Amino acid sequence: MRILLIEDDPVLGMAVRDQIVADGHGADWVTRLADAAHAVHAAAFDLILLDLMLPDGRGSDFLKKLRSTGDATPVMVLTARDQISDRIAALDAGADDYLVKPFDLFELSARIRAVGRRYAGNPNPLVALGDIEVDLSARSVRRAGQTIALTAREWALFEAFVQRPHQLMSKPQLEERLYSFDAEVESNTIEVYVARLRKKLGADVIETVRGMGYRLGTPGGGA
Amino acid sequence: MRILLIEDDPVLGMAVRDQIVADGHGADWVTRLADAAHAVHAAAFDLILLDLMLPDGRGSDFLKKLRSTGDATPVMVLTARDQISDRIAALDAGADDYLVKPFDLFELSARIRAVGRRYAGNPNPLVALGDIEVDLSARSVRRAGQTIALTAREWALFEAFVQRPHQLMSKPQLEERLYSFDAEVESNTIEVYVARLRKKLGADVIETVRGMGYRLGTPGGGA
DNA sequence: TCCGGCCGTTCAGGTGGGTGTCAGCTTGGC
DNA sequence: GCCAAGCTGACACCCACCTGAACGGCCGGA
Repeated sequence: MRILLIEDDPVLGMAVRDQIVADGHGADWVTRLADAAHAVHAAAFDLILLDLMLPDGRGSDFLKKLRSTGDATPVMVLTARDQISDRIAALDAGADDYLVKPFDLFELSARIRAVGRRYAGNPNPLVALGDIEVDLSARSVRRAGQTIALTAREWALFEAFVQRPHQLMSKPQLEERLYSFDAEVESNTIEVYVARLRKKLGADVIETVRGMGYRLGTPGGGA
Repeated sequence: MRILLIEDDPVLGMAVRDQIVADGHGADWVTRLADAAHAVHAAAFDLILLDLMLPDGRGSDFLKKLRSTGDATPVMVLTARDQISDRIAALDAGADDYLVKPFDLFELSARIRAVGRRYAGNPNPLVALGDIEVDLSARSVRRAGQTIALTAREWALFEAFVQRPHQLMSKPQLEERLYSFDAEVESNTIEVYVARLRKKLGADVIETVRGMGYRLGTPGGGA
């Protein structure tokens, strides 16, 4: 799972992040709501851990805004023991769970696993790119209503782009993503798979930036 | 990535430096804070590994001073197990991560990769220069809302200016940055690329200081 | 066990855009 | 007005990239 941690306390934040990584998940850690907004815009997360008191605003407001955009990512709120009213506000705003500080890290792991189980059986938000629909949990892609079959490698590559829409990714980065960063690949595998994705999904799905890498394109012309 | 290692222990320093190089990154190794200050002044790093106990001062003071100049380079602190108070001081001073000695070199590699991913995948604060927006992680530049495509070399040069806004940079300095400091370039390449950037981004992005070098300008007149 | 299809990977040939170089021109200092 | 430093348009080369094809391994079915 990929988890976004929004927490301004450096000590707690680091501890939680390390625990997440130790549990085998991916962790992105930000300390301000502005950065968090950026992050959810740039990538798809499976879970968001949200502190309520942040330097640039209240977590519940962030959550409310997130829900209003139709984003259904599970959110677990981290609260201090005395912030009861805030906690209720968070639940009302659409939080899925909460954890009272100070909490045990094992407790955290257990809750995250629980979310994972719940999440696995749930319908996933569809990611839309022009006339392309992507279902990250079902691993299916449709263009103009037509479901398109992708092989394992093709999907792995495509997913890397979808998860960070505006990001430029170099070939070494993509190789590290497709092959568990030890297996050396000494050929133009990435180029070939980019070509195959373009053939299946349309030439405009992936944009080449010469000398630097690739980036998700704008199918259909829209943002 | 280019990494600055600040560590006075010769054995550990050498081991860490070799590991960094083995991981495919560039490593600069200094043993004193005075040299470190020199290094960050002279070049831009993607990551700084900082020992806290150094012969000529405390690492946390160095870090605090670095942050006060607006430098946001990720810093990973290397600490002994018992320097808890120093560790907290370092985090407060703006460290992004820490590693407790003695640490495994594989652990070090993993953390460095994590920094790379975080750096690459994270919402980077957009740098604003008048009406120009720069996203260092996405490698995108927009002027007045219009995204402008830069080639690899153009970006490399522009990035050099953006990363140190008020600094004057001589042509040899810039050449060293664009070409990995051995390849001799015997022509006016820098002048040519400065011209290309000006044509794409506007004549006022880069300012010429006759006989000395170039400096980031003040597009739009502001700041 | 053999066969056939599918997937992943590699290779070679072709192409276009980026890059570096140069020559001539402009600008600024004295 | 002279000279040095910087600017700019043009151009040829080269390499990053694209693409079609072929090879080998894996797996399921006969």
